[in-house]
Amino acid sequence: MMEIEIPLPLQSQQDLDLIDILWKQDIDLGVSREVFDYNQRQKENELEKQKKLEKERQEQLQKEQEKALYAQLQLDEETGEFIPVQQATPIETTEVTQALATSIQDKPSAVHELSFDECLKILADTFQLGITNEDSSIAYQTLQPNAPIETNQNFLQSDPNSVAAGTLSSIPAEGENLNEINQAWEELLSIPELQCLNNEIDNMVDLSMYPNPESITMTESPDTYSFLNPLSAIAKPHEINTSVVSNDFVDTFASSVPSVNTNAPFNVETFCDDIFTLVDPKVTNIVPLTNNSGQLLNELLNDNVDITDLSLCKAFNGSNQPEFNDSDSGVSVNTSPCATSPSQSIGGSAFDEPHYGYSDSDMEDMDSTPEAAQQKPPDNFIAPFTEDTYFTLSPFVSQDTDPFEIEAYDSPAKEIPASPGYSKAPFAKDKSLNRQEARFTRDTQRAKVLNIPFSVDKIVNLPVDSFNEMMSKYQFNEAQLALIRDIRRRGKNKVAAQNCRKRKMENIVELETDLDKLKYEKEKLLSERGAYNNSLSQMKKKLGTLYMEVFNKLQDENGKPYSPHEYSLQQTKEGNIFLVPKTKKVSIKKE
DNA sequence: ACTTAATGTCATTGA
DNA sequence: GCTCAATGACATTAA
Repeated sequence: MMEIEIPLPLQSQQDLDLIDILWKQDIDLGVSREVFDYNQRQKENELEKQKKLEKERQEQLQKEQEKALYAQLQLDEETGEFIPVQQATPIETTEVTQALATSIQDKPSAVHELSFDECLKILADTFQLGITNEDSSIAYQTLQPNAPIETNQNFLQSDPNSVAAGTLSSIPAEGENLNEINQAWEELLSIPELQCLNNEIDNMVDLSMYPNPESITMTESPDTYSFLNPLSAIAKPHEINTSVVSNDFVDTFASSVPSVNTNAPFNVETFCDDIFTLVDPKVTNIVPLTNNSGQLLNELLNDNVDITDLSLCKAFNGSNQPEFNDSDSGVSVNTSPCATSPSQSIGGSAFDEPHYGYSDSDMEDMDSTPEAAQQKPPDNFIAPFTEDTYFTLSPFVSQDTDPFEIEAYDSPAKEIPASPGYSKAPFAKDKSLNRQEARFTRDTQRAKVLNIPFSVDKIVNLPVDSFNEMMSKYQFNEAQLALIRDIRRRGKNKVAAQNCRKRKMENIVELETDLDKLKYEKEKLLSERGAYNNSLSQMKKKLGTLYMEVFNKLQDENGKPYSPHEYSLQQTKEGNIFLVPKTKKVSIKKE
């Protein structure tokens, strides 16, 4: 037997015995002995209490921080969004810079103990400085009256020290102060309220990682990212003033921030917006982009920028949303099920579709004979679109437009919007209809790929004779025939399936109706049976009373009544009634 | 992540 | 033997 490790005074011997018994019972269930240890449980309880307290403290802290954040925002009643409160009187920049400089100079040791408010103030002051180039240069000179103005064009490609001298050292700080400022910035960025800023800076780092050949040399130096530090952003405009605008993205970033963010005190949201004006193709034209940077931005826009991430700072609202116009194919790829995401619809030519539906037998044929896919109609092809009134020219389509585009717009007019620039949102509300359209469009596109001169509608719905007649007018290769066959089969089967399901549903409804009827019938019969049983029992009762009445009136030769235990009245088929002794009856039966 | 309904598609069967 | 409709089974998609 194991000894219990808890102090005996706390528990009586009876308790211990009980615990032992219980524990033995629970051993199979994997319960350890500690479960019964009172001290252990007490410790656990204390731990839980401590955890709870800590959680509450954290929640309270979070609430306070949220309050502080909301205090800087005001609710836009129209949009329901929180927008930053515009400060009516911008702080005098020289005063701010002086305050900043003195705060750093006077209290170098206090840099690590910045309160949140101080951090906010420094931030606001900092970005106030970056309002205009002039201001920034003033600020620069205010901050560093004796420092030579950095005019090195290759400041980004220079060594880290020179970068620091040109950017970070805009504050009268030599090595020590520089480190302290960097640490202060780290602290600033670690504040929850500023995480958005931090994230965006991270994003900018990602953006700057793009393989712009010219920027590669720059990005190799880790310190060159220091331009992301708003302090260095202050210095940038100054350098732009000294005609250092290079062709790389970094410069466009730095120059665009002050150009957009005019006279507005810094806040996180506008900062995000400013950043995204770089990404927004509609806004980039305000930035002196070169071909190179434009190309870079296009790459960013088309391939790798995660819009959902960017939307965090509401930079990508409706007006800023990139447009995903149809390609020149004109075929509404948007209706394809593959085009549900904008990224997939980019470059949405039917041939670009990554998993374009070639899974059918005809598509296997196409694989084996790729020329079949692009095959022109045979020589004896009558111009397929002269006879077939199906392909009437749409007013939207030019004469040289592929007839299948016309089909796409014209023929199933009920299914595909008749707009060549079909910019309907890919997430349409009428989902079921949209899906039908998509399915229909798939066969339509397959038919287009194989240059089949009939509409899917005709292939499916023409009667056999007309269909055969129509087919006899053209010569088709194997793949085309297979596709036409498949389209017709699928189309027919689709209708058949729809009819089948309709019938099935009707059958189900009919059966349910029958079931209801039968249930009603059953209820009715049950109630009838109950009524009959009732009347039967009543008649039995009456018969019993009548029987007794008659039996009681019978008397033997001595005038004594017969005992009902010894005799009974029985009736023959003829209707005669006899008094039969019960014992005799039994004996007769036995015989 | 899972369920459900709607729909399309394929394979099979019988007329 | 071919066509066609009917139907079960499975896949896909969106809600």
